Amino acid sequence: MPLVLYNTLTRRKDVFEPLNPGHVGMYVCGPTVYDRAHIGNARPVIVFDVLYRLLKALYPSVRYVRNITDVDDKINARAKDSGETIAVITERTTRLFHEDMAALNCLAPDVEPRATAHIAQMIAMIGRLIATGHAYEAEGHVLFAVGSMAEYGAFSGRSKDEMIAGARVEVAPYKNDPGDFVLWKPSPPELPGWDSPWGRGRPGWHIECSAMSLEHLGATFDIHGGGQDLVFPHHENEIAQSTCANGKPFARYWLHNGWLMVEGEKMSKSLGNFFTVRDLLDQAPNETQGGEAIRLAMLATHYHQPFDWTAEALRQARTTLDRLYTALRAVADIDANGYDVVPTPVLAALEDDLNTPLAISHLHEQASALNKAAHLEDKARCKGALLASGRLLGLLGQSPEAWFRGAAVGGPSDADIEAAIVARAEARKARNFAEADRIRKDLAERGVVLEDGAAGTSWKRA
RNA sequence: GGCCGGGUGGCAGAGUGGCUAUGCAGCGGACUGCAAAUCCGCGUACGUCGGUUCAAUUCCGGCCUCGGCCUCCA
Repeated sequence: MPLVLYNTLTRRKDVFEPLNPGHVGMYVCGPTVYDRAHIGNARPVIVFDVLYRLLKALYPSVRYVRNITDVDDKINARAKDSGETIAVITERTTRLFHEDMAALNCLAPDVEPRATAHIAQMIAMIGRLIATGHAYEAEGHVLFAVGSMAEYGAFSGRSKDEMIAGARVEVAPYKNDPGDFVLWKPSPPELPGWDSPWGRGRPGWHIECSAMSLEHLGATFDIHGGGQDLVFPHHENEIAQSTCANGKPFARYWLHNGWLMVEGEKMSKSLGNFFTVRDLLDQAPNETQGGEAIRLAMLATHYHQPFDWTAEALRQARTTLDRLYTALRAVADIDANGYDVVPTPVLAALEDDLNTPLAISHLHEQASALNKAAHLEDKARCKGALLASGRLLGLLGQSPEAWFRGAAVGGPSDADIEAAIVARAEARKARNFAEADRIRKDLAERGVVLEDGAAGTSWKRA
């Protein structure tokens, strides 16, 4: 069945057809590197990682571009406050961003352009906008003239009157129209700046994505993604800049993930409900569980819906993974090579506008089928299906033993646990159940759960 | 105020014009020395008021209500 995506441009689900058959181009707005990624930053990365995996499964060639914004007033402010240089801040933050996203099992994009490496392209694009009458220079600034574009506002569904009426900030005196936005602004000597036809300055926020998508994907490309909050003004302005500068249509399918809440409230530092990805990874019972649990929790809600991040949601994600890895652990010694086929229902769910919750429900059904499978062939088939489904979602990629045992975080060592299990087995053999239960209880209190099975006792850190 | 998206069983969360996911929690049973895990079974939900229909949780309209955006924000 065809891939269908909810397209903000048309406000309905559209059948996806790449511009060039067999080749897909996707651009997603990446981070501004001034601070560690919080869980809100993680959502689009995870969502579009699943889309990337799906596209790779469906098309022979996919080019995924996600930018790094490394010139921005927030970065400048951070440098001023901390005394560190801008380069130190952006390089470190970029590295930590990569680490955090890798921990969430997100694949690296094919191209990760940095804004500061594309200043020349931005200047060229601004020049074209001035030449075609879509931008003007005023007091060292270059501004996009929204009045020069009849369709401005159509994407985000607002009229110019509304935008003017809604303008909350004081309108800069050099603007011809209150809705005009900055393409280039002057930089004083102490701030990052580049020489340009309009003097030493730095780019506005929106122009970088227009310049970098053009450079790496061309004027017209398939998919542009980002958070819902970027629809206006960021994406509206990107469309204005790119279509006016290039004279061609811009992105064809626009996808936006919903906002993230925390325990029912908007996440903010002042409310004290602000979590970085690292905070949550550190809270996991072992170092192998955190990232995958966060990822599953995020995917358990459809990307278009608001997502309420709660401790309970994370706990449930971990329980779900316990269940799935339990099923896989029971067949750890069964070879599933040749059976790694994604079952149709899973593929169909994802092809229907990335319905990850439905896909996950199929994972559960596959785990049940695996638990019930009686014959070797059945087990291999079910295991292969579950693993292939998981891989498409970026889940279930580690060995069950790694999931359950992880690395000791303060608790008893693997050797201590094994020794206790031997001692308990002897007590059980001697029918000294009081002692056996005492050992089990003792381990439980130290975070280790024992499970007696037909093949002996297994354990996990929980 | 304008625009947009929601309100589903104890909880999370899909979906559908009639056959009413999935998981967690709960209850009963099997298995187990006891547990855990697993398996079997149980609980019949769709904000509200109208309309369309043989039939609506699903379509349409009003109302109530929650959330987001409206040039910092993923």
